[in-house]
Amino acid sequence: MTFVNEESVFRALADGARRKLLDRLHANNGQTLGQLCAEMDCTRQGVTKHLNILEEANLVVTVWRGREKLHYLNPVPIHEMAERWISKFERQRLAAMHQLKQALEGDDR
Amino acid sequence: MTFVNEESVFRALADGARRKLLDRLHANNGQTLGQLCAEMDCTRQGVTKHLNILEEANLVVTVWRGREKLHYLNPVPIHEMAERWISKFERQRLAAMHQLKQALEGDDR
DNA sequence: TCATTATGCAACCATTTGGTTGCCTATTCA
DNA sequence: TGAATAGGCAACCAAATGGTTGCATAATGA
Repeated sequence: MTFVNEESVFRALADGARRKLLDRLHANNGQTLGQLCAEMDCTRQGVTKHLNILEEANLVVTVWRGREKLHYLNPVPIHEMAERWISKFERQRLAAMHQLKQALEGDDR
Repeated sequence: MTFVNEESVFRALADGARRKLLDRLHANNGQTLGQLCAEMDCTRQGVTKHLNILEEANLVVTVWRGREKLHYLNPVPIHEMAERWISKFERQRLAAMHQLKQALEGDDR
């Protein structure tokens, strides 16, 4: 059951290192911790902490293969964020642009 | 010129109080600080800090009307986030779902 | 004009965050 | 079997974050 907690997802996405990890899994899914540590500019333990936050937000799911831990992207939370939150603002986008312009014009009238 | 800094946008969206402020502007655009303070469970100064972070991320634009400060939603950053970042993951959504399922099946095979 | 209203600014505080180091455990393979 | 490899866990630390209080300033209107 994939229950998505909005708060934990937004929090997880707030950090550049974590977004980079998601980008790297997006480019190459199912990587081990060791693989993900390469090209990250912090220690393995630091990367683990970031991955744990991504896992708690359900953005990443892990599978053990022997002594290796494989990390897979879970596309559900991002999809739900897009559906529930982003799209709400996207719908009123042009109207909001118009209101903003009107306000800025009236400013120095 | 609306240049959007990805980092500041994600950071700004990470806090529930700030998302609530955006939601309230979405429901009723152009509100004053005083209006926005109602229904928020922190002081006016606390709300100001949140609004400043939203403004620095260009998610909110302000216009002075006399002694009142009006707050308007700027839909551009959320739109660009959707276009640049979200959509990249949405495109590979079904493929990622499939890879995840395969990995989870292989798990207890 | 003078009280009221709307907001800004600075200092301060506790908690969270992102990162480290050090050590432990489990799997692999020569 | 024993060294090398992959990763976990705990303690610690500095800096950032979210919040407060107190006081200052500017616009409004009776």
